[in-house]
Amino acid sequence: MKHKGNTNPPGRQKIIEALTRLMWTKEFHAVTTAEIAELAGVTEGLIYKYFKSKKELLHQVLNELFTRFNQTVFERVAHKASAIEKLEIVIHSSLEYYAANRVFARILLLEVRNSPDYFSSEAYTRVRAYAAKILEIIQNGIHKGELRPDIDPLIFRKIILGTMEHACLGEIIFTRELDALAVTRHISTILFNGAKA
Amino acid sequence: MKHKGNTNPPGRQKIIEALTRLMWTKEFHAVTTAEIAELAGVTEGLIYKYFKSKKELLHQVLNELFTRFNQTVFERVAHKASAIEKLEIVIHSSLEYYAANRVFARILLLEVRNSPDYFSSEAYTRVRAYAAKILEIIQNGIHKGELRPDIDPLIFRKIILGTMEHACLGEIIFTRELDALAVTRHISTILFNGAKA
DNA sequence: TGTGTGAGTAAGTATTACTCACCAAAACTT
DNA sequence: AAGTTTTGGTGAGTAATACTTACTCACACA
Repeated sequence: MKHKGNTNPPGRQKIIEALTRLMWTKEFHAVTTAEIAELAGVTEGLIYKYFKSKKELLHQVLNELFTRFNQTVFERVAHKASAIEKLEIVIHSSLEYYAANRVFARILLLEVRNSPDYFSSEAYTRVRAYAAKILEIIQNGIHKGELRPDIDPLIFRKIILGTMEHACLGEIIFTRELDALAVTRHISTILFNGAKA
Repeated sequence: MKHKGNTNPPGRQKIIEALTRLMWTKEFHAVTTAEIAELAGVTEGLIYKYFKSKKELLHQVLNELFTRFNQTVFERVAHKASAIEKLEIVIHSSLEYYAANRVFARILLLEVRNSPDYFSSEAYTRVRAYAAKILEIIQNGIHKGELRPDIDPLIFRKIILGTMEHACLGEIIFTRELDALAVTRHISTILFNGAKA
């Protein structure tokens, strides 16, 4: 029997939820398929009906979480007018979402990027949509004269993405509190005004 | 028999070199202990004489690579006078080293951070020494009036670290060329002068 | 009534990280 | 020099675990 992938049966969703819950306390590799199946209340075999590997399951979990993440961010960005405000909102929303959804952050920042097949997953297309939105804001900001014309938009995007990630990495790894707003303000000051005295 | 760890027998070094070589083409998880042993010309059992797990072996590989990395960076930084120049040298050296040593970069950025025991490894103390040096430069720069007094040194460090990492991440993952100097210049412009027009 | 299909099960198998008992020889002790 | 300990290394296991395969049941619907 072949699964066509256009339905979402209860078993499938239970499996996704089970892995998500287990990753609250354990890293991905430390979670076994047996555990996932047990918590989901299904058999191990069913996992491989819906997902072709344990890793693909992880990617699908990320895909679901990232879909919601993108909705949040895109919707919030639309309310702001200036490029700088938009970027500040992106940073703030992202940090807030990371802080509130640790499993999401851990999967995205720590678990998936080492495997090549992630980059052909659906989850990664979500990431690219997110990144594309940031690039669009930057390019628009340059065009409108809000941002310096001599900055490379692609590199500025990398700076923003890297900054966001690293700004919460320690907090994510060691499960510490994160003051998203305060950190956003500091980042914003440096990135837009520069660190030079 | 107990291994005291203060010697460095040929077998141990061969194992480290074998994993390093294998990771040129494969991600860590795709490398098997059998492969490592075969390439090193030793038996699988010997791996577990010197390393208490496959992961600890990875941490030791990183430790060796990071030790050399730190030597390079520290030595170069010492030659510069101003804080900004020092930071530029840190960024440039790091990017250059990442570009030249892809396995090192992949291990550091993609492979180790998901496991808790990494953070009590010797390799991580090397990372902390590197990070401490950056913090010291920033604090000194603020003290001397080169950098703005209102920036948070810890957050500025995160920005620098995150920026560096993300600036080469795509190139590392997809093994593309990286123009370390050009990227460093762009980063430097934005971080020190700001992106605002 | 019969057939095809989606959802799920149960019992495997194969891989692979890791262990354990043992060995040979170098390096201390006395 | 004899005895003892330590070091570097082997090789045959074992346990765990990701994944497979053959099967069943319910039910839509023609």
